[in-house]
Amino acid sequence: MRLTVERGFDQVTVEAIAEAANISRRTFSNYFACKEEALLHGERLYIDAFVRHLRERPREEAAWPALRAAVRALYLSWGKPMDREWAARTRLARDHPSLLARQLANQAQLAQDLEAALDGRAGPPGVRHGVLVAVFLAGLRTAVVTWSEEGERALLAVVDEVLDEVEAPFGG
Amino acid sequence: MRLTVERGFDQVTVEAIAEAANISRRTFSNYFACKEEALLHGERLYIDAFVRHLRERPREEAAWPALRAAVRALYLSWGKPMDREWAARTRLARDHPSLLARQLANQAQLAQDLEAALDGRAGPPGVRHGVLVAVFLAGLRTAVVTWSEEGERALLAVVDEVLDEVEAPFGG
DNA sequence: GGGCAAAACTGCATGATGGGCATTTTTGCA
DNA sequence: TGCAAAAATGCCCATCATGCAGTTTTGCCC
Repeated sequence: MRLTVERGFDQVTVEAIAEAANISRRTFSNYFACKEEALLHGERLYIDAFVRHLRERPREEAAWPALRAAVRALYLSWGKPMDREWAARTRLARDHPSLLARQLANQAQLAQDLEAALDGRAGPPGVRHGVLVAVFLAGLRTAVVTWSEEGERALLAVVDEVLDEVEAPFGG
Repeated sequence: MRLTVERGFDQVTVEAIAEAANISRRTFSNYFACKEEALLHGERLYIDAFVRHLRERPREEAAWPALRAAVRALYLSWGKPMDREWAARTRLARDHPSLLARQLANQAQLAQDLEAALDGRAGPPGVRHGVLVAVFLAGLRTAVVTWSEEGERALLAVVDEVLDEVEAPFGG
C-alpha cells in the first residue's frame, strides 16, 4: 500500500513489494496470486472481522438490525481509525479497473458469507435475504463513495445516515 | 467461448484465440486487455443494448417499471435465445475468480449507467436511485443463479418471478 | 538442549502476457 | 484511381504465474 501510494499502482512491481517485505518474489506468489490480491488483503481482514461480528450477534436479533450492529461493532472495535486507509483504497479502485474488479469479487464473497450468517433470522416479509444483503452492501458502497468525495465527516456518520434512509422499506 | 468450453479456461491461450479468429496476437491486445475481457465481450453487448432500451422508455415512466420494461424488451428483441450462452458464462464465472471479478466490474459499470439513465424519473420515496438499481441488479443476479441451478424454465420467467417478489417494497 | 518431521521459504526455469514502437496493410472517400 | 486515416501486424522486452526441487525455519517431543 505504501509503495503504491508513493509510486503509483503501475510503477510497483511484485519484486519491489517482495523486497520491501523481506521475502522472495516466489514466496509472494505463495500467498497472493497477483498484486491486486495483495493490495486488497487489508480489506479482506475487515471482511472476515465483519462476518465474525455478525455471527456473534444474538440469534433472535432480526437480520437488518444485526447487520447494522455488526458494522458499528466492527468500526468501533477496530484499533486505529480505518478512515484513511479506506479512502486510499477507494481512490485506487476507482482509478484501476483490475483493482476494482478484485474488490467487487471480494464483496460478492462477503455477500455470500453474510447471507449464510443471516440464516434463521427474521427479515422483512417477502424479501429474500440475498436481496436484503444486496441492499445493505449497496448502502455501504453509497456511503463510502459519498464520504470519500466530501471527505469531511467521519465514515461511520455517513454510513449511519445512508443506512437510515434505506431502512424505511427494509428495517421492518 | 467455444474454445473455452472445449478445452477449459486455463487451457486456452490468447494466441489460440487469435489464431481461431484469424487475427494476430498483437491485434487481440489492441481490442482486449486480457482473456477475461474477450470472454465477457458478449455480455458487454447485452449490457449496452440494455442501457439503450432503458433510454428509449418514455420519460414519464417511473424508474422501476422502466427497468422492468427494458429487461423484457431486451430479452424479446434479442434474435436467438440468450439462455444457453448466459448459462455457460454463469458457470465459467462461478469457477474462475478472475472472470467473476471482471464480470462484477462490468455490472458496476452497468449500475452507473442505469443510474444515469434513470435521472429525472420518479421512484419510491426515500430510496436513492443508486439503491434502487442495486436492488434491481441483485434481483437479476438472484434470478440467473436460481435459473442456472434448476435449468428448467425459461430465463425470462424466473427473472419475472424474482422481480415480482422484490417489487412489493420498491415498485411504488 | 537436541533432534526430527512438517511447514515455510527460496531459486530456477518456462510458457504466457501486456504493451510500446515502427511498419505494413486495409479501408473509406474524394 | 489515389491518398490519408485507421486497422493490423511484427518485433521486442519487462513482468508475471507456476511447477519442481532443494534449503531453511518452526514446532514439538524426548
